[in-house]
Amino acid sequence: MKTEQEKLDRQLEHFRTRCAETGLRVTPQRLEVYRELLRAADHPSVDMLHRRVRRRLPTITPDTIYRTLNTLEKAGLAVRVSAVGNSARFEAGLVRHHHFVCRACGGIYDVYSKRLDRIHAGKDLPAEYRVDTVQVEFRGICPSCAEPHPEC
Amino acid sequence: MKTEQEKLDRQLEHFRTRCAETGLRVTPQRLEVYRELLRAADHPSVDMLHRRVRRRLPTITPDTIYRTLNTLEKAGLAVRVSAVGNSARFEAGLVRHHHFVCRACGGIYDVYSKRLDRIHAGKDLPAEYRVDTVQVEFRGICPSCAEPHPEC
DNA sequence: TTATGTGCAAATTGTTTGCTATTTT
DNA sequence: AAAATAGCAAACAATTTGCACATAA
Repeated sequence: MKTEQEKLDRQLEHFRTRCAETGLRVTPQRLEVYRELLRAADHPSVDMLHRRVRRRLPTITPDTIYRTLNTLEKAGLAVRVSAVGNSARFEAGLVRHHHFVCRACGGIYDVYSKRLDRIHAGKDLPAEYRVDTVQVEFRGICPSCAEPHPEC
Repeated sequence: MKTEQEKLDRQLEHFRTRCAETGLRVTPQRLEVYRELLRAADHPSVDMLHRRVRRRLPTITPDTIYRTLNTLEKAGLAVRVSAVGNSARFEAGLVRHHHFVCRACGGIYDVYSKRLDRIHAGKDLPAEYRVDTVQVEFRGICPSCAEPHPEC
């Protein structure tokens, strides 16, 4: 059985490896931001991360957190949750459906599927969580962006 | 067989009914924003909607679009797509998982499930769409917010 | 008539960027 | 030593809000 310390060490090792592969420098700021991400279970925002990391690195600024997160995201070390681009998007939402989001152009395409509509939480979520809607989100590259000419 | 015109009429009728139920006034601005939402297939942003609605209501401003969308959302006439609150949220993303989002407090909870992991696009999406990730998003009310004391 | 909603301007908040000094490699 | 990066300030972008006039009910 592995201790928590061993687990953390393995994760930080992975961090260093990935940085080396991507040609990224291992700076104290990046290390601390990543460490907080590993520790956090609440999907922190930039502001939340800034407050936490500042305890160890008092001089760190929000813009460094922004830059660091964008960098980590590109390196596959952080995942941006539930946000397409930087502005909200809307629909009339009359018929139940799902979404495909292109990570190149930010386009959102509707996916209609009885099969996907039938998906439910079942035992995967404690009964106390009252589920109102279930949505499947596919992410990838849309046909236009996949074409040789990147004129999406 | 129903004509497009009949369909639109039915949808606008639904709009009026819902407004009456919610005690909302049917203003030209709201009508046009809703009409554009019905017509749009591309999940427009506030800016996109503003440009389109302005063709019919030249004096309308972006802040009216913002207010209108928030109002329509509360009335269940519009759906905000892929955004939790107004700032990006992050995670280390080491293990594949899904999310439950509380629409009261904005909290994000991880859901681990082999069953959900196995979901794929199949024939529901044209083969030209290259899918990289599949994620299920549950939305509803978390246990803390469901409690009588709303101290979430 | 009256409460609600719009338009305008200004304030807030979230995010990015240019520059210089600093630091990792 | 060289290239990448952090911190600072300032720019930029998205969204919200206070207020006076306009308008749907």
